[in-house]
Parts: sequence; structure tokens; C-alpha cells
Amino acid sequence: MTKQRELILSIVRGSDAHLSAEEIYLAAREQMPTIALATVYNNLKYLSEEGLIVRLTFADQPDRYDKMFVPHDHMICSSCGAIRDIRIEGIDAFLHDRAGEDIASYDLTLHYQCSKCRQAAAHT
Amino acid sequence: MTKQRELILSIVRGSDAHLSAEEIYLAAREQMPTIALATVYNNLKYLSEEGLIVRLTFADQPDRYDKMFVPHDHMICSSCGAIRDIRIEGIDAFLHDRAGEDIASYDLTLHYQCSKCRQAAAHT
DNA sequence: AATATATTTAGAATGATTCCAATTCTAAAA
DNA sequence: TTTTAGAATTGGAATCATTCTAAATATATT
Repeated sequence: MTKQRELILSIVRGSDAHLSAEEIYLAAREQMPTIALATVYNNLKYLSEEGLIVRLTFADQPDRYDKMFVPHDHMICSSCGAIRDIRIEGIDAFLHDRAGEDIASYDLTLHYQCSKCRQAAAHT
Repeated sequence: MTKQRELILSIVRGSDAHLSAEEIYLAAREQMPTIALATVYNNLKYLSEEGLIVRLTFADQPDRYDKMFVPHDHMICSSCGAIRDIRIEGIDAFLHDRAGEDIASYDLTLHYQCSKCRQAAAHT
């Protein structure tokens, strides 16, 4: 485990945001100013493949990375793009029941309008 | 409605595959050899925004386009990347019930291993 | 300490998509 | 039907996220 890899893992694990590679790179540089962007990408790929973190792909955005200590899904605001965690009780069993195939995993993203954007839209 | 737009819409509507912009471009060129790739992108964006077709975003792939005449979700093979439609009875009500927010829409992708890849993996 | 293997680095390359500016089309008005 | 205004098309350049490459460096093993 190199220092770089350790640092990147700790940044993802230490944040509640859903950080992009670029954001992780900027955070990493504060502690290790010589780290290369390619190293960040290499390690994010490695850590995702090892299952230590989870890569999230949304439309019209760079990929994001999630520590996913607790299983959950995501909600994304259609207006501002803000991402939020959501736990949907029983979804896992529900999907395994009805898929009719052996499901390895799933990605679920709910689209909605966050309260901030709902307010902003209200008084226009 | 320009001829180009009409052609692109008919290609998406006429296919059961989940075509990428590039594939749609190639199909379009057979009937209209001078059509520009940018026109395909412009129209796919326009048609998606109008709700006439649906854009699908998966990890590690270009976006794909779906006519979505009937609501459904998708399964993607973790080995070969093949995409399949799946209908999950009651998922819509289930999500609206438990989200605790007003859901505009959702994206659900199940990851699995398709039968072809399962066989291929079996006799190695 | 020597060696083999894995990782890092910086920059070039790639691929998907968007942007741009010039031209052409379309549809509506005169 | 001409005129005209707005929209769409075209081809190429530009952009952005990400991966690749090859050389240098670090790490772990003998």
C-alpha cells in the first residue's frame, strides 16, 4: 500500500460528499503537493475494483466515488445536480425477488427537485 | 421537423437495440450520406429533452438511446456489457411509496452475468 | 544489498460530446 | 411567390474526463 493510495482512500473515506476524481486530486495535493492526477485515477480504479470504494456514474458529470460503508442509493436534483444518499428499505430483497435472474448488484438513482431549487423556482 | 430529425427519430424507434450516437450516425448515413455527426448529437439531445426518446448512461460506455414505448429498466452483463430490457412489476409504486420525496423519475440498472458469458466462464 | 515487481509521474493520446461560425433550410408574412 | 427571420445543418475545432505510455522511483522479496 503506497502512501498515495492510502491518502486517496482516506480522502474518500473521510468525506460525505460524492467526490469526483478532480476534487480528490485537489484534496490530495494539499497533503502531497507532488501527487499526479494519473495516480489519483489509477488508484480510484484500483480501489473500486477491489471493492474498497464504489464508483458512481451519472449523466453529464464526471464519475464520483463513494465510501459506501452502509448500502444505499442516490437521489440527484434535476435542477442543480446535487447528490444525496437515500436508503430504501427492502429494495434489495424486492429486486432479487422479481428480477428472475441472479443479480450481482444494481444502481438506482432517483431524480427529483431538492428543497433549495424548489424554493428558488417558487418565487420566480 | 427536418428530414434529419425525422430520420434519427425513426432509427431509434425502429431498433430494439440500445443504440449509441455513433451507431445511429452510421445507420443514418445509409439513407442520408451527407448527414453530420454533430446533427445526430444535436437531435438526440433535442429528442431526449422533448421526451420523445430516452438517453441512457452506463459506466464505461457512450450514452445510448431508447425509444421506451413501454416503461422498463435495464440489465447489463458485467462481462460483455450487453444490455437487456427488464420489467419489474410494481417498482414504480414501490419507489414512490418509500422515497419520502416527490420523485420525478428514476434510473435502475441491474448488473448480472448473461447466459452466454456464464457458459463461456463455465468451461474454462 | 540485489532483484523483481508494482507504482508513480508527466505528458501525450483517446473518445465522446459540445461548441462555433458559416451556410442552408423552413415556415410564416407580406 | 418573394422576403425575411429564426431554426437547423455542416465540418471542423475545442473541450473534458479518462487512459495510455515510457521512464523513473518505490516497495517488497530473496
